[in-house]
Amino acid sequence: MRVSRLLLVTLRDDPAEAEIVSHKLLLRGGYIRRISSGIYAYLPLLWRVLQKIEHIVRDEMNATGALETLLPQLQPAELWQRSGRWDGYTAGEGIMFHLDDRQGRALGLGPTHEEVITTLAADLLRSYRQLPVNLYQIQTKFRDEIRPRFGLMRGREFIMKDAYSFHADEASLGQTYGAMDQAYRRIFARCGLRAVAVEADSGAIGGSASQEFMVTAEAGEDLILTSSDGRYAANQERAVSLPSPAIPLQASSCTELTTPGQRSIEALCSAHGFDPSQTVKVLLLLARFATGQPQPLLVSLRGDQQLNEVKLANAVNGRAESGAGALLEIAPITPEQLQGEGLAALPFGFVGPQLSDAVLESARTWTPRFLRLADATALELERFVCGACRPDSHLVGASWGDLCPTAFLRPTGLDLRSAQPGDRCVHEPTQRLEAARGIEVGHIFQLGRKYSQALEATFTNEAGSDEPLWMGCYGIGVSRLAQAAVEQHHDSQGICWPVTIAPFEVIVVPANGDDPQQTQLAEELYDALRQAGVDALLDDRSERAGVKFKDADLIGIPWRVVVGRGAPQGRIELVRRRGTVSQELEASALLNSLMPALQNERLGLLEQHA
RNA sequence: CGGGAUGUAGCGCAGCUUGGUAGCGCACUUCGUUCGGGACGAAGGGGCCGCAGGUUCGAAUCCUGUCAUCCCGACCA
Repeated sequence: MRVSRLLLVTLRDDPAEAEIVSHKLLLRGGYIRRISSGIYAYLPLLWRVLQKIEHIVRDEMNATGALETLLPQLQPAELWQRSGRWDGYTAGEGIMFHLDDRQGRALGLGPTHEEVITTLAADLLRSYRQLPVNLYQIQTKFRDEIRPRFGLMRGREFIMKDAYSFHADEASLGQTYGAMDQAYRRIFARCGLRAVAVEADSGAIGGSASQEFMVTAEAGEDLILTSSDGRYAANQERAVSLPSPAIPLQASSCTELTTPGQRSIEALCSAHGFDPSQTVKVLLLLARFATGQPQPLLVSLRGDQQLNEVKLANAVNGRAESGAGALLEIAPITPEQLQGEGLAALPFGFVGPQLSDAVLESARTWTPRFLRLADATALELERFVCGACRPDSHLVGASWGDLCPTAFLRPTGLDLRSAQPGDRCVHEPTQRLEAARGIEVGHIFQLGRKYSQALEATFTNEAGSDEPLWMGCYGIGVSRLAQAAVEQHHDSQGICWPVTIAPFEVIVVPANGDDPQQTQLAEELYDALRQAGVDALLDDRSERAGVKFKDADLIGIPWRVVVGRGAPQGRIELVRRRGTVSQELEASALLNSLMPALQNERLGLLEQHA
C-alpha cells in the first residue's frame, strides 16, 4: 500500500475529546473518528489492526475445535424474558438498547448472545453424541453504557469475540474451560500483550467459576490484586484477604457516650481516641428489583473495613424473594426516600445494628423489615463501639449478644469487605497483596445450567433421559484489545505496535521524494519486501523527510526503511520503531538483515508462554 | 441520574466581562525558494459563532430554553 492512497489524516494537536494516551494516539494517528458518544468509525488503518487481531483469535479458536458462526444482533424480547434478563437489561440502568417493531413487538440489540445461542442449542443439540460443541462469533455488540469513555475502551458499540460451549457433564465443561484458558493466553501473547489471568466476579452473566484476562496498564479501569509469589491474582471485586487483627476494646459493659455531630467513623475515633477496628459502622441501603418490592438493607462492617459492593450485590441476589426479579440497584437510603415512604427520619451517622424493624412498619412500598447482613470481621468483635440509634449518641462496649438478643435481629455473617493492597494473603499469610491496574480484555465463565434450564435446552443422555446442557461462555473485547495494545505500547512520539497486530510491518521512506535515485531504490525495496511476504507500506508522498518520519512514528509501524543520501551507493538505513534502534546497511542486504528479526517478532510474546 | 466544564473553519484555540456583523496557529489550494525529524515567503478558499426563542436600531457577546460533548461522582452519612 502507498501512503498517498491510504487516506492517512494525522493530527498534530491532541483532540480535546481524548483523555488517555491511547485514545489521543488513535485519533491523532488517523485510526478512529468519533461519530457519537461511545460510537466510533474504525478507519482503514485500524480496520487492518482489527483484522489482524481477529485472524489470531480465529486461528487459536479454530485450533481448539471451536466452530465459527454469526448470530443476529436484533433479538426478540421474548427470548430475554424467558431467561429472566429482559427487565434487568432494559429497566433502570439496564444496558440493552431496545425498540419496538412496526407490529409493536419488542426487540433488543444484542449486548451478548447467551439467549440466542441457547435457543439454537435447544433446537440443534438433542443427544450426548453431539457434545461437546463450542460455537463462536466475532460480532459487533451494543451496550448502552452509563458512561462511555476513553474511546474504544468503553464504547456503546464495539467488536467482541464471544464463544459458547455445550456439554453433557460438568467435567467436559471444565475441560473446554481449561482449553479456552490456554487459548486465551496464546491469543494475548501472540498479540504482543502482557496480560494476567485473575479470579473474577461473574457479574450479570451469572454462573460459577470465572476468570478475567487483564492487560496491565495505568489507565486500566479495574484494580487487580496479586501476590508477589504469583499464586494469587484477583479482581478487587472478588479478591479475598486476611483482615488485620482488631485492637481489643477495653470494656466489660455497655455505656452510652455523647458524640455531638460525630457522624463518621473518623470523627468518632479522633474525638474519643478509639481505633476504627474497635467500631462497627452500619450502612442503610435500599436494594431495588425489577419486579419485587424494594428491600431495605442494614449492613454492619468493622469500622476500618470497606464495603465491597459486588460481594454485597451477590449476597442480596442470593437472598432475594423468588419473584423479585433482577437486582437493579443498591444505593444509600436518603431522608427524602424515607419521607416518601411516610416513615420517620432516621439518625443517620448514629445507627447501630440493633435498629428495630419498627422504623419500617408503615412503609408504603418497601418490605417492612431489614435484610440484616454483617461482615465476619464485625461479628468477631467481642465488645465494640456503635451508634445508639439516637442522634449524637454512641454505645461503648456493646456486644452482639446484648444488642441482638433475638435471632430476628442478628445479622447473617458473610464476606462483604474489600480486600486492600497490603493485606495478608489467604493462601500464604506471609505474602502481601499488591495492586495494579488492568484493562479487561477477556473473560471466561463456567455458566453451568442457568440458561439451559431457563430456556429449556436439554439433551438426551446415555441413559436415555433428558437433562439441561452444561454451558460455558468466553469473550474477548477485540476493539478494546486494539486500544489496550496502544496503551501498553507507545512512547512520546506515538504508537509502537507489536508486529503481529500492526497495520503494516514495514514502511519504506524515501527521504527526498524528488530524487529519482532514492524513489527508484525505494520502489525496488518495496517490491522486494512484498514479494518476500512482508506487509509493507511505501511513503510516496511529496512531503519533507521530517513529516514522513513523524507520521511513521505516530502511526507506529514497527520497522522503517529509509532510502536517503546513501542511495547512489546502495546504502540504506533500517530503523526499529521500538527504542528507535537504527543500522545502516547495503540495500541488497535488507531482507537478510530484516527477515530473521521480523520472523521472530511475528510470534509476539508466544515463546515466553510456550 | 447528581455535580462541574465546554460548544466559534477539518483540528487546537482567542474574542464574550464593557453588544457594532469574526480572528490566530495547524491543516487545505496555487506559485516560488527549500529538501534527513512536523520548512520559509507570497497569494487564496473555507464559519447561520451548537440549536430555538427573547431583549435591542444592532447579539458570537446579554437573558431564557434546549441539544451535544467531555470530566468527576453515583461505596463507607
